[in-house]
Amino acid sequence: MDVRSDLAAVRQRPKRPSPLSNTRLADSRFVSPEERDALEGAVSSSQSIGPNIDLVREGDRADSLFIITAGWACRYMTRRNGARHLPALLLPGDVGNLDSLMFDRPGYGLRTLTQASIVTLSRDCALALAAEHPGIARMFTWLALVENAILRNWSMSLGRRSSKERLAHLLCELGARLEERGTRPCSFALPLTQEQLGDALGLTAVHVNRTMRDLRNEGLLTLESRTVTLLDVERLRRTAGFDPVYLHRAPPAQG
Amino acid sequence: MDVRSDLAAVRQRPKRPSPLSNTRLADSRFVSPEERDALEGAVSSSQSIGPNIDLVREGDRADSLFIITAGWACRYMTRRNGARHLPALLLPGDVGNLDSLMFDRPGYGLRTLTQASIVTLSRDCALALAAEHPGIARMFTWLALVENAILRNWSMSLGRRSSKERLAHLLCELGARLEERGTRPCSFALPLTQEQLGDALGLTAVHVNRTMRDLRNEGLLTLESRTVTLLDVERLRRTAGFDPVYLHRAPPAQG
DNA sequence: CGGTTCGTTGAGGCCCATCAATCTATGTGG
DNA sequence: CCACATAGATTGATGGGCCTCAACGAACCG
Repeated sequence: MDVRSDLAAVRQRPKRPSPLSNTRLADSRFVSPEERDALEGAVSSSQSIGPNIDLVREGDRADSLFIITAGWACRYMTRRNGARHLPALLLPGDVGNLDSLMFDRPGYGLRTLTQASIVTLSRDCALALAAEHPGIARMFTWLALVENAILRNWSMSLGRRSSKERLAHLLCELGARLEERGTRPCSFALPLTQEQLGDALGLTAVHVNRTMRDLRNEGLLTLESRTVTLLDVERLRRTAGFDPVYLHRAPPAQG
Repeated sequence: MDVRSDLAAVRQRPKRPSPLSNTRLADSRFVSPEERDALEGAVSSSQSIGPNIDLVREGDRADSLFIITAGWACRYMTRRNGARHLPALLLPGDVGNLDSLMFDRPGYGLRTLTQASIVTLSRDCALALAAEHPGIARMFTWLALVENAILRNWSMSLGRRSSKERLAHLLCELGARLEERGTRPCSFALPLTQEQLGDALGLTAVHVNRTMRDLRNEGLLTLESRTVTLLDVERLRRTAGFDPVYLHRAPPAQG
């Protein structure tokens, strides 16, 4: 049924390819076809951006939502002593700074990790759409609560998991979030330096390196030219204590 | 202006004292007086519960929101090896399981820490109210995003702060969240065992004890019969790297 | 070819965990 | 009133997981 609304949207605006396809905004089961069209009409056109570019600098104001339609990005926070922390990794389809829906300043920086494609939606537009369309309002709440669930599991990792479990858990999560319907989350590009992985996991780059080597030596994964291959997803999930329920994804289609 | 709507609500329902006063639901600047009345009419009557009682057991379904009108509660998660983690502390006015607004299972347990008063709001009711009243929908999104901001700062603590900074940061946050308008956040009851503090901070109870002693010895706080007194809030905030902006509280009234 | 970024490995040290014992406060039953 | 049990706070001794510092290798690029 999602496919049907997809086709309808494409038919109605043949001039601009619908930029929100496969996006967490339009994917949601809560937005009706008309609501989706309203969203499509409100977002900017797609825009390509290089890697390591700040979409929002830490501490700055942001008056628009940045929706990442291709490529990876991250949120980052910096301490006064220079230590950095990544509270979120954004994958294709994610909203980079959902907090800007309500706050002048998101409280973190937003930066691309790879070449990326972005569409923007101004806060005023988004709030107006949410006020008019209950399904859109509900979709924003849904997105915020899913982010919440992911953050909660990251905090569980940081507080109570060993470095090996933490890294394994992150890789399981990324695999599951990248998973296309019907495919196994077994191999994907991981465009993060070990330092960035460390900033997400609360570890140093050196220790990420050693931990990754341990996982390789245990036959759980291989890593070549920034592509991870999970050799035994079940065993990796067991060692990580990973249960994908918290991601609240649609179950992959059978067959 | 909030005071005015408050009075109006009281006048309109003299029989039941408005249970949502000073609650994150009704406090929000987004809900109109009528919307607030709609909320007041939808929640259950207040209910008193003892300490250490599960409102939602870990892994269970929950079909209602539990709003904590008095007392403290916590969310908890348990690993298969028995390690526990507290991803949130709930103070008077907070929604204990906001995630139940969208998910069958919140993904954590919810338990009282002290004697507490609770009102409940069924998910179906909450969703219906949100669909009908844009201000209520916006308020839920706002609440989810504030929770998000708090979680993000906890993950920053867990990932990149020392035990002393972590504990100091938590105490600063609790003080700020408890702060009544116009009072300084300098002294409050802390109804947590050191083990529970450790589960929130990613530390052991023993290390919480030593860290607390260090803070005492530095003249930053005193602690007697479960009441902390922050002796030098400014210095404590500096050592913690605490900036209350992320809590998105109304600034305390001047004078 | 030199420069830069990132990955890899080793040596040593510190922060916090672990194990264990003692102490206090509180409550309970005789 | 006291003997006893229990939960929580406190302190010491010891060990380990991860950090720090350092060096080197590999890949990429102007």
